[in-house]
Amino acid sequence: MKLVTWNVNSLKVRLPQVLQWLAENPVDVLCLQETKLTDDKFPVAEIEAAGYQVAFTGQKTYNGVAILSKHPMSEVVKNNPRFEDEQQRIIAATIEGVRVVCAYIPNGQAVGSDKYQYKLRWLDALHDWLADELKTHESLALLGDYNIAPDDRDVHDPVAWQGQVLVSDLERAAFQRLLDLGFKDSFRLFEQPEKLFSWWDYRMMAFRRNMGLRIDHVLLSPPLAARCTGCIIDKAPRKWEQPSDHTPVVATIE
DNA sequence: ATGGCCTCGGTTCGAGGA
Repeated sequence: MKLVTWNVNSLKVRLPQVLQWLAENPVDVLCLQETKLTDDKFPVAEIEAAGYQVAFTGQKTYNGVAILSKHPMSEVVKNNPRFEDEQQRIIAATIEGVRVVCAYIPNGQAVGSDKYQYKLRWLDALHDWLADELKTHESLALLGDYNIAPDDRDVHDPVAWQGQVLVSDLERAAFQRLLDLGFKDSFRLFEQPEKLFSWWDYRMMAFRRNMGLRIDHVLLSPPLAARCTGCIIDKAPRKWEQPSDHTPVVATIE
């Protein structure tokens, strides 16, 4: 079973790339973030024609998440029931016995800003909700754009980024608190190339210069981590015409 | 040199992303 997360930065713009990638990579579950589409504009027919069922929750301009699945989905939940939030950033479904949570964690903008405080509150609430979910779903996968680079290895230039949003101590502590629930960062279960990232700024020719961050993650609860046989970052779509600034992260469960 | 690019809404610029 292949579980994937991909921040597509507008599904309206990126739908052809999503369909192309799925044609080349027939995965079981694809979690999308930043669809930026209201539900009435979601391309259900195109995705179903590609052989996927879909659950989604969106809004105008910003945010929006979706789960594409080859298999039936049940217990679909939109948003964190423990966190009042206008922004559409979470959708969850149970697929083949796996509780799949697709999350677009807030960016935080700048350390100390209102948006940063919102990010930290949001992460606290996520932690508390997942602690509950794990009681009833021991096989739980948390996929998404975390907007956190957990370690200096996940940053192209740790000195330049030190203390900045996406790498600050409080954000990393919040990531660690998720790991403390028992989750494993599937990427780090395996030997990986150095300087492999999941996001590169559109500016500064950052992709060509590999000035990136690893901020998109697949976290697995213990029973799933035990079944995980690989995790790769697929840089290929970042080289396509008009790419998303993020690229897919693929975890394989045996 | 602290910018650079991309997307959106809605108009030709500002906000937000990371």
